[in-house]
Amino acid sequence: MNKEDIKILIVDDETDILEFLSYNLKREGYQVFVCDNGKEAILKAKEVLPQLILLDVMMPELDGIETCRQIRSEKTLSETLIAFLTARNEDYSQIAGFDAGADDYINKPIKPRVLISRIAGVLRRFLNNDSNIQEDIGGLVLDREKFIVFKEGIPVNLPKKEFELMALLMSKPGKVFLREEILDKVWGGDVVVGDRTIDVHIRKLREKLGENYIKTIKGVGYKFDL
Amino acid sequence: MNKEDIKILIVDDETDILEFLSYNLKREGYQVFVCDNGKEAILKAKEVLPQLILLDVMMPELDGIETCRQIRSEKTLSETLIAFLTARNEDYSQIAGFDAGADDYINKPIKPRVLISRIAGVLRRFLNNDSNIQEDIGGLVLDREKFIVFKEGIPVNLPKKEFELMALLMSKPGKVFLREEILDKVWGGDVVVGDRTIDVHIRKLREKLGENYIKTIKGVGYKFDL
DNA sequence: GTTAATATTAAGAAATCGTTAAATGACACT
DNA sequence: AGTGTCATTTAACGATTTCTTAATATTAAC
Repeated sequence: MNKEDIKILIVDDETDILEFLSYNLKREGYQVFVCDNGKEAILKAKEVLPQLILLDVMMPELDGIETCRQIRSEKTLSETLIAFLTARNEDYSQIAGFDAGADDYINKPIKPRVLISRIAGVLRRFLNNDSNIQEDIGGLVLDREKFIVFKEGIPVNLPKKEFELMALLMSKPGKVFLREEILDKVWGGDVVVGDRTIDVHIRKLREKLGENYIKTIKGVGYKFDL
Repeated sequence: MNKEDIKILIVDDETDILEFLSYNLKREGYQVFVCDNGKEAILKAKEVLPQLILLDVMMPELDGIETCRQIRSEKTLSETLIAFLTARNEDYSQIAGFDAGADDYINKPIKPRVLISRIAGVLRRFLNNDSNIQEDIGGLVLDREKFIVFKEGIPVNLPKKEFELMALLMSKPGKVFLREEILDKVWGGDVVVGDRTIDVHIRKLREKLGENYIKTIKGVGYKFDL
């Protein structure tokens, strides 16, 4: 992913700062969107789905913290990074900000170089966030955060249950997971579902990913293998 | 190693669960230790060096994930198995748990049977250290976890009954298993099947694995030997 | 050699899984 | 609230595998 593909939304009620940041970030090659209040920010964020939102803590009406909370509660924005802009070196805003789901905070006054490098850092975390990426097993890569499986690099979207089932099987390639175990871990020990439910999910996985990944051991369970 | 030698440390802030687990595990013959918070858990773990720690994910102060990390960083506890207890079907705790070095996780509410069998599984892994792989006997390796027998490195898939029969025979190479004993352990004491049933399964094993592994002792039983 | 036990084979029964379609549920968008 | 879409579960049936049996052949012990 290149800089040109990165969308950054800046939210601040002070026009000067907005322009200052916008100018500097655009010069770096990012796509920049701005707005001057929290409410508008949420709408705009849902619309453009930026990778990063720079959020002023102090704003009239809806402050940064609250805006952040609302953004975090949006499913479509669950992956968006949020960095706070704090007026001073306020501990309180830092703490409250992290609680609200912030990924970083940047102190004003903002020096361009610091800003750029900081944003690069935040985005780096986002881009090679390989804590969520498992190794390639037989051409399959599982991205737990995005609920996507890549089959030879091609993304395959899976609904929740299917993904969780696949994730379970892939967590130990070769290991046979007993039906009981699958029910316990994917559906939860207390949920009661029919026996065919697992099969149907297995079938959908085989349909979407190919027939050769999941093997049946009759009377025992399933396993993910070469 | 016997059950009486196995030490299990249970860590949960809820007294009910602590007692419930403790009772069930003690009844199984394990040595049980308990504590109700993460900090104490780490100290206790260092002191008693349990083989297994059952760790609640959600705890005040130091949560399970963090406790797990700290335990994992202790050299004296590097081989200790850690199983998480998760309140719901929380994906996050599962994933984060495995990242933190968990060996298994068990969903609440916990059913005694599930718990016992799961713990047995976890401990089996511990006892035959290399997952479930038994030593190589005359070119045969039996992997319980993968439900496969390797013959000179080549995987041979066996159906359930055949596999279980083979596993039994291989559990004590050289030992003669009486037909009665085989029926009891593979088919279950209450199941009634004809005498020829065993023979047929033996035959299939010999067919798939070779004639030289299973020896017949007429009038007595069978044994796995070279 | 006789006999009792096991080996072998094929065929039927039983268990389990696969597949499909349709019902139900969840959820977002009007 | 109403609608539409997608995810999930269920139910029914078919397909397949696994297990057991039964009948016959072979083996090993005496």
